Amino acid sequence: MKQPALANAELGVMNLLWRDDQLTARQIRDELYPDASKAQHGTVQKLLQRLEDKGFVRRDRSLSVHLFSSAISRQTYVGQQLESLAETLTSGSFAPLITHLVETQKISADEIDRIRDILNQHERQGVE
Amino acid sequence: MKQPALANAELGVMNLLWRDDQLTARQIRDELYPDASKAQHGTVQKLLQRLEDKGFVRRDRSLSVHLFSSAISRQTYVGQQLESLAETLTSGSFAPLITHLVETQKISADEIDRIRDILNQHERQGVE
DNA sequence: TACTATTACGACACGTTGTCGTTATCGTCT
DNA sequence: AGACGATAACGACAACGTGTCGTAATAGTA
Repeated sequence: MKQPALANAELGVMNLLWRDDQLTARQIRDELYPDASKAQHGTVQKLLQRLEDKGFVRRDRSLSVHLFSSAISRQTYVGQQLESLAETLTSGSFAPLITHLVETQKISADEIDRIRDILNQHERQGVE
Repeated sequence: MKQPALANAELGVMNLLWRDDQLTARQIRDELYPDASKAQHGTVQKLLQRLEDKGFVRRDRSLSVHLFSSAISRQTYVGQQLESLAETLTSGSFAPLITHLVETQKISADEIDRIRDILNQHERQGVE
């Protein structure tokens, strides 16, 4: 079950759900469309429905006012996207991606330190 | 001048250009559509034209048969995509991406070593 | 029961992508 | 020069995803 990428508006919804854990469609609309011309109700419902179809959102129907929550963590989504990128562009290997980032200095020295820590810590846990 | 992402067929063309440095439309068609029903000539031309419009492909018009080459290296494109991913998902910071990759063991121990080397080497060059 | 808010469903416009057909242009062969 | 074959140029098209909205159905409430 391949997860497709998220479009802009969909990502907007997911960002809210990643932040707030559980929201009603109403709350989402209020944040996404503060001017609330009322028509957008359908828009948000449609977004949520498609997100649900794609497996990104869980819908709690037990109440008449549905509660929505993310079915996939931001971390997981990020990983999927990275994987898909590596798959498409470098036959599944990540080192080239990071190599380029480092060489073009798109990563700050600060981040490099943090990443090095991550790598070291991982090694110490014994990945074999 | 933001570079948009490449679609599938477009990526197919770019992969050839990244491999071969310079190709004619004819050569590209022969590789992309080996059955060569002849109609695809226009398809490839269209792809090349759009790729040129997007700034991914350079076209040498000096000869009547144009020569096409990539205007952007695969490395650069990879970097752009990574950057865009980081921008969209982690407010521009890369460490979270890599953290996730390491933690979910999507990166092999071998790759981790290679990445660590890259980081170390970079530091030694003095990034300040 | 009447009113309000929410859900459900379908329609629509828009942009992108991949495909193709047609016409113009260029080089070459006789 | 004339004709032929290959290429370039241009436009049209269907399919698809996305974001938007309108309308009908439904549930809860005064």
